[in-house]
Amino acid sequence: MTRRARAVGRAFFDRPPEVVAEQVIGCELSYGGAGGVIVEAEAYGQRDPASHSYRGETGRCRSMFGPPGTVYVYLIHGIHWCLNLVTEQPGTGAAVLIRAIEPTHGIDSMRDRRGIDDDRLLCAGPGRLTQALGITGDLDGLSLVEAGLHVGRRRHEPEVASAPRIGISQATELQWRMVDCDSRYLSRPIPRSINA
DNA sequence: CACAGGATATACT
DNA sequence: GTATATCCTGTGA
Repeated sequence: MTRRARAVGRAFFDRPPEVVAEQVIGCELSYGGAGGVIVEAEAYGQRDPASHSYRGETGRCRSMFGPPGTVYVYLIHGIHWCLNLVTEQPGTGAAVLIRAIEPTHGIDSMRDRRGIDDDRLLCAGPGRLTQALGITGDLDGLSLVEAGLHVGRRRHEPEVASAPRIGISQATELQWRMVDCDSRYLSRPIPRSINA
């Protein structure tokens, strides 16, 4: 069994979301004894039409305006929870969506919650990841520590590529989807046209 | 590969 | 009231 990675520093999230999204690739994410290595994340920024925060603070996205390191969880399509981590500064309304992890521990419990065996599909997608870890809207608005979420430092420097974000209809020109190009646990492959 | 069904909160008219 | 949403899965071609 591998030792748990030391947590990222306190200032880790005090940077623009596209920087944090890149830096978080390769970091360990754990919750309730299960987790893995983050292999895919997306940035959502302040003046970003694709961001929930774009039109200011509303009921749903209120926690996006909290301090860096705040957890923003919301329900999409009535079925799936999506996990975001707030970045930059209080009131900025920036966050990073965690889209996929490579499962490394607590795999049995994640298989149980997902109802599948294929490790490759266990946490490959924002909804799949939260289902596997048992994350729900209960964590919305809490800090990482309060939520019981652990983000550990990189053990190795991954090769990161950027690509257009998934599932959005605005600001599609921004390449704010960050992936570990060597990972086979992505929610979707990166477009052929993108070079690492 | 394409497609639709699932199920709900939120935001906007 | 209506449309849309940072999705996933099963089905059928």
